[in-house]
Amino acid sequence: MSKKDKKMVEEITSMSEDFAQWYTDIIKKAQLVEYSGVRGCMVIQPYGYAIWENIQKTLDAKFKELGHENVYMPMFIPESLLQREKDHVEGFAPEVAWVTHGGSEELSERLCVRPTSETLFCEHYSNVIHSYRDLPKLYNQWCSVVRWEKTTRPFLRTAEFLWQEGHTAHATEEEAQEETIRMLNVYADFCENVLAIPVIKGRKTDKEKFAGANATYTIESMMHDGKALQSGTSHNFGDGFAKAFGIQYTDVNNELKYVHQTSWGVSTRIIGAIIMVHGDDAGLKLPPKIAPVQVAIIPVAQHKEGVLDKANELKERLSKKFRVKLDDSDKSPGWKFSEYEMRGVPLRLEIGPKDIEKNQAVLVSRVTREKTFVSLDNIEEEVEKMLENIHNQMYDAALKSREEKTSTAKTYDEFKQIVSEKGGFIKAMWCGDVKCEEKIKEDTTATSRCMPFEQESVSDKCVCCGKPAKTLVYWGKAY
RNA sequence: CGGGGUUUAGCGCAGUUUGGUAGCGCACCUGGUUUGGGACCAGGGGGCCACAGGUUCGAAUCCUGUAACCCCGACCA
Repeated sequence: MSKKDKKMVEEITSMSEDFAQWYTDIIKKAQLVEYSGVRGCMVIQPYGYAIWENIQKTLDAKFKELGHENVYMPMFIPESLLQREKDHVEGFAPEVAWVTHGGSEELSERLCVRPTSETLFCEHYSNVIHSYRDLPKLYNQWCSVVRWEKTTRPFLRTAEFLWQEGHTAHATEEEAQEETIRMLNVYADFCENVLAIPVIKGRKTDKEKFAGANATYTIESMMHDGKALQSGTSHNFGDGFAKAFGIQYTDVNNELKYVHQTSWGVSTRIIGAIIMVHGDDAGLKLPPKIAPVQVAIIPVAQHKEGVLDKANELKERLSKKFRVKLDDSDKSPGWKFSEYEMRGVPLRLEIGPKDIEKNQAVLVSRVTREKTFVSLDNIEEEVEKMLENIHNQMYDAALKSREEKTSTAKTYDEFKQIVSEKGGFIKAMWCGDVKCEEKIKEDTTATSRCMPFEQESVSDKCVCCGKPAKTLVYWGKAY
């Protein structure tokens, strides 16, 4: 085993040995999350929360650029309000937490802790929308929601989680559909260009769509273990909620009309995707654009005169453009190398006496682990170039990995064999009957992930029942 | 919610069979020597043995119950 391949952090279980344990090890070792005494709820530690803050910052700016405004809704929903839309309540009732008492007094009507805020936004919209001049309403909320999940895992499924939920109301069906797709594209673009995670864009089947929606769109990504993760969703509600909540406006011709609504969300679950798409046996690998620390400066022989001064000077310079951390603790340099690698810092900068003599520094990429000697004169440009490179290399590697994990099945036997032996995405045709989805799920535990926008024909028969089929579906086991 | 497992110092574990003063490694603190891929020596601190009951002269250990977490399913972002 060469030095380069040596496993640096013995405490992390290797991915091939036990993927679930690898995931848990990384989360704990990198100090993203600590378990809490509250069932199913996690403490998000500074390093993990900083990732979320960077995600927030980027998305929030994009939302605002497109005209959305942030609001805050109550965290409680009266039972009667939750009941208004039939499909919606059926979808969420099994997993809501109820507040039944205020102090020692029993409430006359119990309140649920919001599992999502459609009903609150709808009630509000019915109060504030009167005229076509009030439209569109483009609201977004950053908050936490609660879903009483049976089993939980940090980031992927917790009883309480952080997210953003956009809720918009439009005059026409066309406008609502446009918004739905626009926001799906915002998410896809964010995943690919910021998180370096390639995604499949598509539409959910009726079985998998959001409770109360006309249509649900999704971006699906592929994890290292061959399981898919829904990384963002955008829903077109049509006028279903508007009718249930009486959200009407007067149009130019003085006629009463129902609004058409959308909603869309991304949650802290996406951090799970970052971990499982990019991570390796040495630990986390963070996409440069959201890494809390982009450059870790490690002084070498820092007791020697001038080293720490130089390191501080570099920190000052680089901090003007990048998120930089200088580690001048008295741990050994080797320890620091492994530590920042494990925590996924994209770029390490080593500076020691030999470098100072030559007016240079050593830059080491988390992705390639190659050392590059660069002159201190133009180090900003070098760092920028390397961070950009790292982003691209991470994206390419993720795309390659997804392609390797994507198969095509024409027959049911083939399909079943792929699910049990290889996993990953399976492209296969579907007749459109929910019974086939149910049968596939029962036989294989794989579900339909989405009907991709980029359709192709891999066969003319449904992979399950053999009847004529025109729709290509991505299938797979999912988180 | 079903099936399996775990719970002893911050982390990883031993000790439980056969009850008798709670241990090891790492981490942490002090001092010194080190420093280009997880350094070394010496000294030191830290535990209601998950929680609640019981049995016993005496419980980490035996008996009841409860909780949290992990894994595999079912349900979901």
